[in-house]
Amino acid sequence: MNKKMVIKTLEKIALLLELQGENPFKVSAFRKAANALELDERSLNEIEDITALKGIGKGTATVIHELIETGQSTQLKELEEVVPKGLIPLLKLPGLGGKKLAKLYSELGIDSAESLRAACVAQQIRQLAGFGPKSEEKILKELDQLGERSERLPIWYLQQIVNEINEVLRSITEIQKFSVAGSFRRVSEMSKDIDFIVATEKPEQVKDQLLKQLTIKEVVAAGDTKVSVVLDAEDVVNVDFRLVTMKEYATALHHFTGSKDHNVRMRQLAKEQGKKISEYGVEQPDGTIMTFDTEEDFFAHFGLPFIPPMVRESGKELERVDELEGLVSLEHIVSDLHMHTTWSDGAHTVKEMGQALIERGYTHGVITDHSQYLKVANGLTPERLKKQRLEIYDFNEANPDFRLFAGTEMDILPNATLDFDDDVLKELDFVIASIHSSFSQPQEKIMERLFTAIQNPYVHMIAHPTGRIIGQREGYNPDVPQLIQWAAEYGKILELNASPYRLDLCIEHLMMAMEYNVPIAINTDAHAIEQLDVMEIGAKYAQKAWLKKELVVNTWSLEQFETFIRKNK
DNA sequence: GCCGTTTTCGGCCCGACTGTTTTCAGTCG
Repeated sequence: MNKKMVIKTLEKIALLLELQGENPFKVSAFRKAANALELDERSLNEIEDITALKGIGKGTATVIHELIETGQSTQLKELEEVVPKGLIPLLKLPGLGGKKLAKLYSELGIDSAESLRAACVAQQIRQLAGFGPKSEEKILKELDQLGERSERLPIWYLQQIVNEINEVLRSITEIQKFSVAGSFRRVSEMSKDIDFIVATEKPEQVKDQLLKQLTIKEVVAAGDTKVSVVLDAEDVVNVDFRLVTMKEYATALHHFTGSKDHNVRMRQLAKEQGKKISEYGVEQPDGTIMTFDTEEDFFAHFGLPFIPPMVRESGKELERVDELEGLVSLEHIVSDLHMHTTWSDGAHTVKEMGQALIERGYTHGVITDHSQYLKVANGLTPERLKKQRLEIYDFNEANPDFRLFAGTEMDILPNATLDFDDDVLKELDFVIASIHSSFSQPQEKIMERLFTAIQNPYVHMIAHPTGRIIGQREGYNPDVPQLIQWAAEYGKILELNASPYRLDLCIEHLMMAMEYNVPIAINTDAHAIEQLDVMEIGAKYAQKAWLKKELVVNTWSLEQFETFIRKNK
């Protein structure tokens, strides 16, 4: 029995205990134990004393040991015997938790969506204490929607929704300040809802305006401090607005940015200092509530530097604050090494893209249009590539304080050869190799293709190494750890593609690349000027992976970059 | 169920909202 399965079993036990209406702390103890295992980097064999892990005690250790030895859990078996399977999906219904479901089961024998619906229709539920006619109505409505709503939505979709909401919030004059919070602010790949913190002296008016201006499918809650709605968009999405005063803004923003584990850790720390954190401020030992102008001040109050939202995850970031200063951030970025122009499938000319890079304060950049194989994208032949280079030279002459390099995003072909000969490649300043075709080949073949590119002396970088689109397609499933080892061995750059559709490599692989000291380039892959701005998302995502500045190629000076790209020539 | 150098018992993050209640339980984040 491997660690993943042990974790799953512990979570399953928690779920079933919840459905028994068990003490919530007992339930969360099992979840915490699962979490402790997950956070520990060692395998089960490597952990000598499992109870030494915080959150694992006698009870959960017994379960874990039994699982390791027999592959089964007596406790799980017993629970499965008494808790009907059909109750598990019902936990997803908003408004129904373990206690209520336990009651519905014990009092009315409800053990499935069908029997729940029947009991609602027969008006049996309103007879139970704690339930009423509205409960029946709500359950019926939620039952109809069960399975319709997607659990989590990808960052690229939510970004559009956030932009639209930002517009609405900007238009409401009673709002003094606002910000998105929650996992979206932490730059999670997927989020299940969007949170906003809104500072205002007139919550009533703001509430009315929000309900009026947003395209709402359903109002979930509308109180004095919280407005929760389901937006009517292509994919429906839950949005919560927290209405607070300016004084409370910083602590509220911190609180609702989370993560949950980060907040738990912060609260523990506060407690050690005799203080108490809530979304409205920090209660001091003498009972007074202290508020802060900024999140920086809030952290400083606890003797901590500002912890960026992106790294507020497990709570362990509180022990790693020394490393924060060395992390890459948008201010360090001086170049963008992957973009397209009208020569292939981009919307703007070489000159326009170059100018846009200058306006972003960069010192250099690379034009990397598609290669000839990609006909749908008007990929460049060697002849057109040569012509394009002249345009790039012209641009450099006109802009002596900036440097535009001539590059390509060359396809790695399905037969594991490259789209350009070495003669063509050696004329270029910077060569990106990437896969845009035959995603479904066996992993072996995909790796053969990648290896061809890796060992070519003129290739500098592999772009979007897995080809994934977040929440939509898996990509071509390369053996990334192997690719990382090759990159280290052959001195190649791997890309963090900053497009919110891709964010490729992912966090886990970025961390692995860092262990091998593989240089990472955060690139926008822009097909239009506006898309150069996704660099911000890329830089934030890199922070989430704790990526160090030195390892990020776009932070290198023009001289450093030139030295690197010339070394094989 | 887990945890502890003020604790081996009594907390466990804590507050808002809803729907059920006449003061609160359950759910949620």
